[in-house]
Amino acid sequence: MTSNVPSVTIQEVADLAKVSPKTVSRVINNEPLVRADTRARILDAIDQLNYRPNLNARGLASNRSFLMGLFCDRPGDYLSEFQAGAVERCRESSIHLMVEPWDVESPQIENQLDTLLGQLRLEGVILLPPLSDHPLVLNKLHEASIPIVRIAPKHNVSATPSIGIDDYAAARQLTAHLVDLGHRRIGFILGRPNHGATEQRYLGFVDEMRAHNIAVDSKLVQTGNFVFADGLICAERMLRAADPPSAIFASNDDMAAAVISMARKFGLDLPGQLSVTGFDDAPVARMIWPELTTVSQPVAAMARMAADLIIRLEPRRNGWPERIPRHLLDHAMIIRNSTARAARR
Amino acid sequence: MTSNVPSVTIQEVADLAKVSPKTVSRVINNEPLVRADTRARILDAIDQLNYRPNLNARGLASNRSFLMGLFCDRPGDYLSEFQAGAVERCRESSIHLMVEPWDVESPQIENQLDTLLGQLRLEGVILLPPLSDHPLVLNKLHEASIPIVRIAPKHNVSATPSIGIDDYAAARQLTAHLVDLGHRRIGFILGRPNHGATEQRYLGFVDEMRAHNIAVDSKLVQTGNFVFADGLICAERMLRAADPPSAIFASNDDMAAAVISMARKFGLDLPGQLSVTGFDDAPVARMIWPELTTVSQPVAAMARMAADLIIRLEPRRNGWPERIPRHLLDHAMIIRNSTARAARR
DNA sequence: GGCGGAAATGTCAGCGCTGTCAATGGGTGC
DNA sequence: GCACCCATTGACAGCGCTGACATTTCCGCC
Repeated sequence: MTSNVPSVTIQEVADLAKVSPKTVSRVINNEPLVRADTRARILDAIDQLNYRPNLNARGLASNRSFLMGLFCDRPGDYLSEFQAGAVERCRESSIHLMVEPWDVESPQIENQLDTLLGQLRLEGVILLPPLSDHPLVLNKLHEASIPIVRIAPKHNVSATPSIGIDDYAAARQLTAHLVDLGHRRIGFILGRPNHGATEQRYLGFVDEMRAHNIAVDSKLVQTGNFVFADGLICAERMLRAADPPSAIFASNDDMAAAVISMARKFGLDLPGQLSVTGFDDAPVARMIWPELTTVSQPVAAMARMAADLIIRLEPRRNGWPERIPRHLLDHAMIIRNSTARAARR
Repeated sequence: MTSNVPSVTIQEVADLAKVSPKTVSRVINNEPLVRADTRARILDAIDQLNYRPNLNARGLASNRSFLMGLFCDRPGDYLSEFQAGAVERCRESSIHLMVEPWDVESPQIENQLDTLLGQLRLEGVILLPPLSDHPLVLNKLHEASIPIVRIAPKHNVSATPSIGIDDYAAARQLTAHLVDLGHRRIGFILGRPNHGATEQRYLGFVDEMRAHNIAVDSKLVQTGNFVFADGLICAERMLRAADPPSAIFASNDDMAAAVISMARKFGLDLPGQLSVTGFDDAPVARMIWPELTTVSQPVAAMARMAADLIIRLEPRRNGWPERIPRHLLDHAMIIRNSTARAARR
């Protein structure tokens, strides 16, 4: 009952192709030393029998798992998209993707990690922020010598490959856009403190402001943790201020949506009395009115690339080179109608 | 280099605990016939050595995989939440969750499924709509005798367990809410045709309307496929009509958001001139203004339950009983401010 | 004390594949 | 024709665990 579909084994393929199982194995694993006609004969047999190598057996014999990990903290909206991209690339190499949410705050994380890593040897792990900078996780994976690719980590250069957009440049661009529209008093809502992007986006904002000789009022810099609810609070504080901003730069779209929502409660005319920018181009950016001016990230491409880096590492197995700069993918500033020329005052 | 952390084997544990590997195996697998003190000694040894059984070896020997599948079509927003719930439950039983997106439309799906199922024996699979009703997928899984749990399938009773809320009842409730507010001319936006929920929600709407002797104008019934962009189109058509509705029931929140967005473009006062209801209580429901009146689903609970049903099936292995009614979880109608009393006309 | 039977533990093969190393075969150069 | 070499293939053990079955231990009872 356990398996009413007796699965085809490598032996049967070998018999049919009149070779030894080992040679079939060579073909499966794309090893070079097989004559072309032998290979063809074997592929034929595989096809005829509809043979699929058993991953457990392969894994046991070769100490692999054919599983790639995708570690994230809170599964949020872009996870799905990222995941889809990664799965796509993994499938091309018959690797399966295992998504593992870890709670950064939880004390159990160490034990859970030990369990996972002890149980099977992941081919590699993609780390989403803020896990990209989680010392414990990084350590454990390093100890187990499991290749990793980090998405949007804090530092631009590190011993492990990382992928991201140029958050700093994008933030400057977005800020410049606001300044161009005549805004001088601009509020800023920070993301979660432990995200690399939080820092970069803020730095970009500050530097661009400075470049235009505009002061950044510390009362107009609030922390929203990338969360809608917190965004509401930040927005309220800013709008209630004696000298409220004419524009608010929120570090992601959820918080930008919150700003807009709160602005409505204040009865403001949007974007006339308040310009708002988001970041990420999440689905919500186009679902609210006015639609958000924001920065779009090539999420699927990042995912594919991350998976690809891990898969392509396989052949050399001797680890990554020493210091690798982040793979920078292109972002795009998308101007919609949440930003407009500043009102004369 | 492949593994610089030589892993502890069952043999080492056995040696330390002065028993045979088989007995250790019994403890790992929670088999009953082990004396309490022996078990304790073994658990101790496991702890001391920090032993983690190798999944490949376990799987190979017992023809298992310790992997549960979560199959979905387009990874959408509630996938993340669902996934988190399922992973949580799986972890409790040292099962790992593998999320596999399948493109319902793709002709490759058959081959990809064969590959996956041929490679490893999944412990079970959770099917998200519209995969819950995909004949090919259902068939393949049945042939491979892999237990499945379907989320929100079309029919309420079937040979395999399924989980969902009472979409029909919820839709009636939501419709009644609109009628109570004095709405008579109500538009309806359907979801994707192949979703069970699409049908149920519409039926609930129709029946409740009928119960109040209110006609359903077929011009006010449009198909939006659960997608924001399509929702815009549907909304536009309805609002442009000679005799536009005073309320629109959208089958999910994304489409409801689209209705609101379009209503704004028409310069309507919301909710004064148009009431809108969504469905699902997606994050967007509270991110737009007015906030959506909608129905919330216990997504995480459904996920946990799905995983649980599969895991708990294990012991008896002899398949599911014959005909199983859907496990109905409670929904909740959430009244926010996208719905209001109909304007006098 | 001895016996029967159930409970507890052990033995051993083998799951399906790959790593290691050995064997085979065909071509080259002298 | 022969020695030699390299490209190709095969033999075989064993990865770490569990299933089936064998054996031992324990306990109650006559």
